[in-house]
Amino acid sequence: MKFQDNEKIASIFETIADALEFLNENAFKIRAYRNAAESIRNLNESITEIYSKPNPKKIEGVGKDLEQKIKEYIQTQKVAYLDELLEKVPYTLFRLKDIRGLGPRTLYKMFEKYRVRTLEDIKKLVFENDELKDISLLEKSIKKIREGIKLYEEGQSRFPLGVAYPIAKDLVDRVYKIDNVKKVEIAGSVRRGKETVGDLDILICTKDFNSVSKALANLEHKQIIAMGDTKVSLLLSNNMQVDFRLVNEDSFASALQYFSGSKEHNVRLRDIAIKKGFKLNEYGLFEKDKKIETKTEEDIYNALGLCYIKPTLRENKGEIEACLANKLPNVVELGDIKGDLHVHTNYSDGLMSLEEVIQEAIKRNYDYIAITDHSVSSYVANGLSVERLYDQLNEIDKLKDKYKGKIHILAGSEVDIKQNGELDFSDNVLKDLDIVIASIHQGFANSKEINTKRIISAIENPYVNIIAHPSGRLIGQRAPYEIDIQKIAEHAAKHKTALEINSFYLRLDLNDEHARLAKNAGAKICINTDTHTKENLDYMIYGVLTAQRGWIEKSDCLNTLNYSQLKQFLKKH
DNA sequence: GCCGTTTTCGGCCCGACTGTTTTCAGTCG
Repeated sequence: MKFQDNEKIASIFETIADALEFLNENAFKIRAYRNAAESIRNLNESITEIYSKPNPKKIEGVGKDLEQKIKEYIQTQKVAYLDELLEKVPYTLFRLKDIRGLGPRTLYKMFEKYRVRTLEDIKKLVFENDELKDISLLEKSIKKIREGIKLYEEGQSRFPLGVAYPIAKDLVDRVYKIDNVKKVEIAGSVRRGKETVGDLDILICTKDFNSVSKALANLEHKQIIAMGDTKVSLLLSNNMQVDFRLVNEDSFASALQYFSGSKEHNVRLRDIAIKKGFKLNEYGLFEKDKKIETKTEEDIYNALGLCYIKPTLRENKGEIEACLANKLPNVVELGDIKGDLHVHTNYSDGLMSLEEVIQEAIKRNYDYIAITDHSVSSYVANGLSVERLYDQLNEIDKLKDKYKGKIHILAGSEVDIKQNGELDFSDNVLKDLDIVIASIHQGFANSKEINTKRIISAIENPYVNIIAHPSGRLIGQRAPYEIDIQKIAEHAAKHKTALEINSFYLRLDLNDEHARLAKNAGAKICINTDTHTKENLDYMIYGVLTAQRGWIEKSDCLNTLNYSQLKQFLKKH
């Protein structure tokens, strides 16, 4: 649940923190503002309501001073301190911090000395001068900033998981071929399964740092960003940065934990370590100066009095509290998935024939597969007319016989939800199908109320089993259409209609947060690939990672059921 | 600016790399 005033105050505190950073204020003061922002954002009730009570409860990280500022905002809708800071730091500078190699200190010096305010100002300054002695920028720094600006303008700051993951895996294979490399692991946000990632972190276990780092610098790259004893950073040809970290065997577990993040999770962990009299860093867990042996990440968590927390859960979104209360979810794994319930064939816009799809599903050891081509309104996707649908049903009937004992085949359809909320096929047709998916492919611009209503009417249809890609977003390409996900999840739970986590890496829809919300509302989740090509079938992993991030357990999922349980669920009544 | 089961003052997570420095500041994760 999002609260607008919480969001607003959190963002004011963050802006104050940014401004203080420019002004080179005490780093801990800056952190205090950020901590407070984070904690307000994570509240489960409206902050206005909290402070409207006579004895408001304590909010973590909010002391006397910040409490005063919150009250000021509630009364006047503004915080004077922020306005004061914005007099000193022009707002246009804030975004420019994203330029690699250009931090708040340098930016502010540029502003003080040269009055730069915009990207254009900075470009003029650094491309027309080879050095700026009065702000301690000589040739090399200027060059770095120029390169940072180029990257910034190309806008390649984050990559979809589905792009980053295969590159990371390929690099791991290459690094394994280097002499003296003992172990290689992907760390960072790729390991945590985040939907987009800024760079790759790859951890390497070796005894010979020198020869390995030289070999890393010989991997294909566009530019070497950094090269030290324990770290080599390369810029790949697609502008993706990869950081290789070298560690020896003793430190491998703690380094893997450390470099997997998230930063917020690690801060919490180190805090727990300190309270227990330990020190935790990438080299190990220490008691005074004595190193405690930790062979695995699990050893580290256990030594801190915690159970093992999977990387996908490490976001400081309640996982540590859940762990302490013995309530950590046992999240769904790829191996739990028994079938794919959203697949297209060349009857509509897929590239595989019916039989190819079935054979590929058998190769993946699935118990069942659903054929769900588009319905008639999806012109661009070559949607099936009623006649063509029944032709397909006939062919599927024959294949059900042919593959009996090998795989269960479900005949279905991905039916469009039309502008008025009606479905593309009548109930008379839908009743002949084994499974029905409903989804929106048109009318994205409708209001939140209308789209929510359209989806709810589909949920209530007695033949609809799954709502596919509920928000319609395409990461980096198309914003989600507006829906009330809470309301949708509540209706889905009530009417035994599952909500999909679409595994296609530009969709991942439901996203992690929405999936968690849907689960909490009691809705069933179905992780599907929406396959159009053979390769798409392997994207299931991205959906599973997203589900894990949403705390989805095996028992929350539709397609972890065996075939007879699944059939039972699909009957709806 | 926050916080306290060793503290109401003195900590706050921690370290690597680079560049311009010869002891450190800035950036990054």
